[in-house]
Amino acid sequence: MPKQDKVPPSVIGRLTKYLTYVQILCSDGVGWVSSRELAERLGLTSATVRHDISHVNFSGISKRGYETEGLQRVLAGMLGVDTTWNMVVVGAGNLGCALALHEDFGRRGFNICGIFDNDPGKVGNQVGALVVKDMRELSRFVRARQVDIGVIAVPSAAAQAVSEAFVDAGVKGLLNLALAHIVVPDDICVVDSRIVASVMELSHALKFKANAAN
Amino acid sequence: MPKQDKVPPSVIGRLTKYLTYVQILCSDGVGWVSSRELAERLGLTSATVRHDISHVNFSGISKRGYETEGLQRVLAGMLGVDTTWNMVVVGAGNLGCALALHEDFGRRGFNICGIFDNDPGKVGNQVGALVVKDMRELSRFVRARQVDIGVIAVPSAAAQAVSEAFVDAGVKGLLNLALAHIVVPDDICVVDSRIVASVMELSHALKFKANAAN
DNA sequence: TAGATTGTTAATCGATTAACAATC
DNA sequence: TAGATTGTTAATCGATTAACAATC
Repeated sequence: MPKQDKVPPSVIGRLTKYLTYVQILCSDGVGWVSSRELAERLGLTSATVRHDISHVNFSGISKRGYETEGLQRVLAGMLGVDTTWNMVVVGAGNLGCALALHEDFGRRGFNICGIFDNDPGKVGNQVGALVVKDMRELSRFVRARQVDIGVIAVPSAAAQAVSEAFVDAGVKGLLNLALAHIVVPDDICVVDSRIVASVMELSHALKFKANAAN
Repeated sequence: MPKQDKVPPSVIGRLTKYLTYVQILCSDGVGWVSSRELAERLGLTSATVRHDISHVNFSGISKRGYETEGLQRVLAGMLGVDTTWNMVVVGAGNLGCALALHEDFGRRGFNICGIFDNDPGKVGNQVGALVVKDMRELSRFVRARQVDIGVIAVPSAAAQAVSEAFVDAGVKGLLNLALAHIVVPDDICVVDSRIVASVMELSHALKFKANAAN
């Protein structure tokens, strides 16, 4: 595999959209897609699409566009969707359990192999094929199973402590679902998916629109 | 209320972080916070913090910083967290139900007043205080209850159709949790919270790091 | 061939950061 | 007062878009 140049985060965010859409085209048997069609379907300009795809080791063909199977393969490789990653969820509340049961993950190589909580009332509960384990077992489990990604699905107040437990255990990638920002060492990757914050962004937009209308 | 100028989306995203952190300070009884402290706790520079807060109708004081109660109040107003919003979830799978049961929403003025599905096997199920309703009742319900925000918690393949159902019913703000991009009219606000896409971004980062290390 | 579409460069646009006068 | 911190301007940095030659 050739060593990739660093791709800007803004581009990576859109690559997930291209992959998702191209996978649909492939399963529909569509062989080719143009930058114009991708742009229209994903709310972008065709210049942005071509520019983004230039970061990827893949060439289109004039007049035809991009071959969907090939583009899918190279995007999947770039996004690591062609390998298996071991994930662990901390927090066996509604959201944590929902993620552990979410089929979309396993289907794409994201193997949720454990769920943990520090509430004795939850430890031992069955969640799909998993049993909720005690937080005190997290570190040993992470090392034994070579966990790559930790999911933080606890209330805001506990998020920082959970992230530190993950980091201490050697996890290099964290998905933060809590509202709170978490602080981690430089070599740890964090991606936020703060749902309540997203709803706040929506309520701002709605409020602003109502305000502008007067 | 003075008419606000448009605030860039990148700033809005950070305002949710300031609000979250300032709320903690307030409940801890801390009266003042500096741009430097906010920056350190939220992974930003102090220049960015001051610049962001300049978009908000609130002044700090030299040598002391920002008064936490006041800053909290004005941020809450800006983000619409000082009013009640009616929300409806479509998709009574694991994720949809988890959101309907999530206490963080109600606590912040986001009132989830309905959950819908088109699967007859799910219609009628109890989810907390709610009963899953049939999709065919969505439109009438949205109008009767003046629903502001629709949450799309269905598989990718159904996301576009659900967004159209929401738009037809008159919902102006959509939270999209599906992996697929949705296309909506200009006057509709969409915020994405695509968890599986976030995990792909993580797996890219981890793969890139492993690759760069060789 | 003629026309459509890519890949790439340069221009534009917006966001972040540095710097510093004002001020508490 | 002296020192710390804001608010704001200007500079830098990065991301998006327009334009067009290359090419299939």
